[in-house]
Amino acid sequence: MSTAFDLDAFLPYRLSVTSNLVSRLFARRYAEEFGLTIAEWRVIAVLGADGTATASAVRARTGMDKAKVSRAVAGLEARGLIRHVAHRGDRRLDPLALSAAGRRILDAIVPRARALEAELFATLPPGTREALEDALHAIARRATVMGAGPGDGPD
Amino acid sequence: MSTAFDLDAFLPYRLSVTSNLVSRLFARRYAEEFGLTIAEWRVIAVLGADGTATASAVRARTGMDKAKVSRAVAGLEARGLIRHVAHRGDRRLDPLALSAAGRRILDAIVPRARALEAELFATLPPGTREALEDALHAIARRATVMGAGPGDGPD
DNA sequence: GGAAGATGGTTTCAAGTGAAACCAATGTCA
DNA sequence: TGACATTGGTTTCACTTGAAACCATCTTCC
Repeated sequence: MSTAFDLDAFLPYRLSVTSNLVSRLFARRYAEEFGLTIAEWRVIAVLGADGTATASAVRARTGMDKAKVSRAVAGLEARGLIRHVAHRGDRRLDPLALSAAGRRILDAIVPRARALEAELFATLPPGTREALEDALHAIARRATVMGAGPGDGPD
Repeated sequence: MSTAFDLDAFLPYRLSVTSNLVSRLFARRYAEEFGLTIAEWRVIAVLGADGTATASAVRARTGMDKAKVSRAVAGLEARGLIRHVAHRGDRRLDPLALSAAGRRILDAIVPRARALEAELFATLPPGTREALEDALHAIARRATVMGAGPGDGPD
């Protein structure tokens, strides 16, 4: 006779299932309404918040893989949504910023994203959002300490 | 001037980042210690809890893709960790159960998984785990209502 | 100055993924 | 009975992914 184990109450599992569900939902909306992938939307959001950022700044901020950022940037550039900011000095760096078109897209997405998020919490007990956010931050920090770092290795 | 938008406080984003971090952490441990993928471990957990289950029962319980379950089952079978339960009647069904070796692995993993989960919450404010679990359940239900269902289409 | 190494970013490659096509067995309804 | 749809499960295919290899630039230190 084995130890009873309830997968449903196992947190890494619940976290993954819920996250995948939500990601799928949002990915579909972003794709339908704006033709953007999640990675691309993240890059736009970071550039919108920070004004200017290099690929590795985006990586540091979002935890996305190097290659993933590179591909998202290529996609956005192909559609003219970002521009390269001239940078005298270190020529390895390639600081990016939103183009006018990029900023227009950002301005269009932000309210939609907020509305979707609000809809997601509409029927839930008040305080859920805040509690969840705190818990997630704490967990993420802890997981990092425990050695989950994306790109553990060098480079 | 655009609306300020704080990606860090955007829940779908935080959820995804945290979930990926945790998944990576656990995936690494399962792989190192038991040579299992997360999908395989989930199948084992379901079979452990339910005794017997068909592939689509596993799919219904875990939300995993049809193909993913099929591949996980193939992997487990190749290693002799599950067995097919004879089923007179509907010959499309292929009920599965843990083999003796499979049960031994389950018995070995469960305490490790629990310990890892406990370690993840060790330094967090008490109540975090329960609050998080409730919130995640509620969000998952809500996302499903909003149309995030895996395998929306027929079949 | 110039090795040796670090850093930013792109590309390649093998593996994993989900959607759809597919196969086999049942169910349904005339 | 026999079309026709349904269901359980596997396989194929095109696409995505992350790790590692790579290229270019810059830094360090002799």
